[in-house]
Amino acid sequence: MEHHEETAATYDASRYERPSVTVDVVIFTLIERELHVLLVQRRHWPYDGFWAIPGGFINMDESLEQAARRELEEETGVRDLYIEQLFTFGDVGRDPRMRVISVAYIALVRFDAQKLRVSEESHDVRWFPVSDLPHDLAFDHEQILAYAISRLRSKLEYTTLAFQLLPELFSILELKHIYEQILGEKLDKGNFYRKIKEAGLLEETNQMREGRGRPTRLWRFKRDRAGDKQFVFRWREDRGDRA
Amino acid sequence: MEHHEETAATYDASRYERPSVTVDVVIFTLIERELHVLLVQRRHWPYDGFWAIPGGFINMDESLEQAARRELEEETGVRDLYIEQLFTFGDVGRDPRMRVISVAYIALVRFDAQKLRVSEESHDVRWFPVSDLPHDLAFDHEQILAYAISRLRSKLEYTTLAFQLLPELFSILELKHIYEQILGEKLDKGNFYRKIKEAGLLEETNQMREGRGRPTRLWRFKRDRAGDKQFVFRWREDRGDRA
DNA sequence: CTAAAATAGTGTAAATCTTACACTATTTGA
DNA sequence: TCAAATAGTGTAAGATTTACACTATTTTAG
Repeated sequence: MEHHEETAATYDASRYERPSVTVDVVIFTLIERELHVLLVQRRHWPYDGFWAIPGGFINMDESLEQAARRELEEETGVRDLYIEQLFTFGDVGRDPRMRVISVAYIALVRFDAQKLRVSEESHDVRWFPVSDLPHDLAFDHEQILAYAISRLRSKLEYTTLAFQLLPELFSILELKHIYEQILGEKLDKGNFYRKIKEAGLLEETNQMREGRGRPTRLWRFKRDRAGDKQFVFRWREDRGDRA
Repeated sequence: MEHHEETAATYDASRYERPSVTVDVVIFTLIERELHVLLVQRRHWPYDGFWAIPGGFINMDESLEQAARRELEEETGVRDLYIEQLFTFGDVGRDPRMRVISVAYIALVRFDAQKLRVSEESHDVRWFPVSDLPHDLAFDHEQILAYAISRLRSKLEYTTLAFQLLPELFSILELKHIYEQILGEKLDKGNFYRKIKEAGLLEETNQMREGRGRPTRLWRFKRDRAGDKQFVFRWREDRGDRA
């Protein structure tokens, strides 16, 4: 890496113009069985009144992921959740004020009906169903959002990520429903039961939940004995680590 | 996104300290049927004498990808090749001189025995086989490199990326060899023939190449009629877009 | 000149996985 | 008591993968 064109002796940081670096976090949740994303409505120039992905500057003493988690917590109050880096957007002119490099993250949270905090600088904060997003987003956020959704879909096929959206206990058909929401297609019930059970990542509980028809058994997501590491459930097929 | 904490009126860029942003490019090639990666040997503090991934500052008037392509061309003289964003590394303290955010890219080039340019600021530039890399790399470059290799492996399974490493004309067993090199495992000859042919991305030529045994037929990588877009060959199975 | 070695390429049966769909089970409510 | 609603199981046909044996065409060693 960096600047092997500069020696310690000759290096002078002030000679370089530097871009601003921000972190944007695309936050997904499941509300009433539908996939939603959190957007904030801007209150100032540029893009006054436009909806945007929440984000902000990084601090000099925090890592990118820490910045993303902080941003997320400021916005939703949520901590300790699933977050992963999506892509870094850095085209010239994407922000009219100055050169901005924006590291985008994806986060998944369990919906909590928590009150969303409307910051001083925004008109409003709101969950939008991904099937019904506002038309014009600020900056290049439309592109970022589209990419986030497509990444979420594809990662779902080979990771365990859907569980992040579920409560502690859930039924197998609820899990199937999440897959259908994110993938945007219907899955076969029998096949889903078979695969998810074979995968061995669910732990049966003896709790049931009653509803209109036959009561359903509740399951828990089994974690690795090591504690943190998660099993991988590949909905479609076998593969190695994916980026 | 960015700074909805700031209004146009109150915004003052100079109030913010800003990190430096660099682009690092992990450049792969195939030499004598083995996967290699390009490293430069540093000549100054910090990490004087250590091998490092080539990279440098971004200019204010170029996009991240443009910066990566420029960097690559400066380093190898290669243009118009496959390049893709890998990940952005931004931990505090990864560079002892200052806060540096580094956007890492992967590039694939056909080996050309071109003379590598040793810049003023490095002792040496060299291709290393991925099976025999130097032990200590500068900064966090060991981590970046390991991630690049793992990403390359997994992308190979669902993209057409291996063709970037081959000359215009090649035999099917040569292609298989690349897959084996990158995947690090042996593949079945018969199965490989079947799959690659079914995929329909190769164009038979009437040229043959002689060697020690039976001569082999040469093939060409078929491009989409649209010209640029490439077919996808999934070595292992069917999937959608992957990040 | 011939046979072995080397490399290229084809064929196929068994095992596995996927898909589609029918069936059974257990509850509520009319 | 039976229909509607939801949960859950079973399975046969088809598709794909895997492993491996076989055939083909050349060079090289003797």
